[in-house]
Amino acid sequence: MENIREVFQVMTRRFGFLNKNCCTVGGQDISLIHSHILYEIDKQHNPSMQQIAETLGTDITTFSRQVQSLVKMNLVKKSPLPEDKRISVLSLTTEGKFIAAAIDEQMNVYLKDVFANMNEFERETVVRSINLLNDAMAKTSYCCTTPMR
Amino acid sequence: MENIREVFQVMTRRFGFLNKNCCTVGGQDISLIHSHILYEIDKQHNPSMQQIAETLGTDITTFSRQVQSLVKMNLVKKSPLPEDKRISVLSLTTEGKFIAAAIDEQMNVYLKDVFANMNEFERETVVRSINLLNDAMAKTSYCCTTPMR
DNA sequence: AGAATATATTTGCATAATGCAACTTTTATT
DNA sequence: AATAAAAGTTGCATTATGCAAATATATTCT
Repeated sequence: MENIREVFQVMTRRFGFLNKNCCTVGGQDISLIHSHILYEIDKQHNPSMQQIAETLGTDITTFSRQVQSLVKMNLVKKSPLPEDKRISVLSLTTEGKFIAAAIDEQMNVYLKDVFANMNEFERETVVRSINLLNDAMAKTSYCCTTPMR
Repeated sequence: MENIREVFQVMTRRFGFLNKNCCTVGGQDISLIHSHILYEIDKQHNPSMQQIAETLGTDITTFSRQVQSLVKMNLVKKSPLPEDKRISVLSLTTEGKFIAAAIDEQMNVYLKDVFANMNEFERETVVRSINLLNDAMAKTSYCCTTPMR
């Protein structure tokens, strides 16, 4: 079991490298947390502040400040929900969509690079395994406060 | 290829949750970066500041401050190399070893929990896949400055 | 042998991210 | 109408980060 810990430790470290060198688009540096936010807003349809914060496991006060930064950078738009003005709905601006797409492309290029070192069978096995891992992690008590299965 | 990106994004997020809720030992909070440092010092035999900093991909100035914190917490010992006093060699104190072992145990308990949701074949496949992934990531140009294969 | 250069680490400085408590605004409940 | 709850913001303090400059030590050159 000790070797399994090391395997995960190495993976964590390598993802740490990847996270550190993320993300630059058109000379503009996007921090990791900003990248994650753009991704989730892109993924969810008209999400609220709370929904995204929960998905990311981020404190709402920290999240609020990050969103303010992104609004200031003109990457995110924030609008009150007509039915309940306490709730703010988030969406990406045109530039935000562009940035999100560019980061997506960078990640895909990287993943292609990683998978270029594997044959087709290995690639399918790895992807299936990560899916398995994700599902198994979702079932643990450590996981995400929001049922995101 | 888009789904693969999402699979990795979910995994990154879940590890983010895990990283956030790491690590508390005997009522003492150990930050993630501290936990990583203790782990690497434990792993490498009489490593220098530079060696660990490179392994973790951390700026040496940031690393220097973290090590100072750990020395102050009496978890790490720092000694000049007799042959070259510019070089500091790091080692864990008795308490540092205890903390590192406790975190190791927590991680192993967590991994057991995760793997409890898989059968033996699935577990072996996942571990083999992570190994594959680690090796493939090591081969990309994004990876670690130190040849850590 | 002394000067110049290189190396390992530390310090000064400024920035970014974080999370708790308290606050404001809005909606729901009594 | 008053009270409670919910969504998000602000004040405050802490932690981590990385660049430039500095210090101490080792190596190389003259």
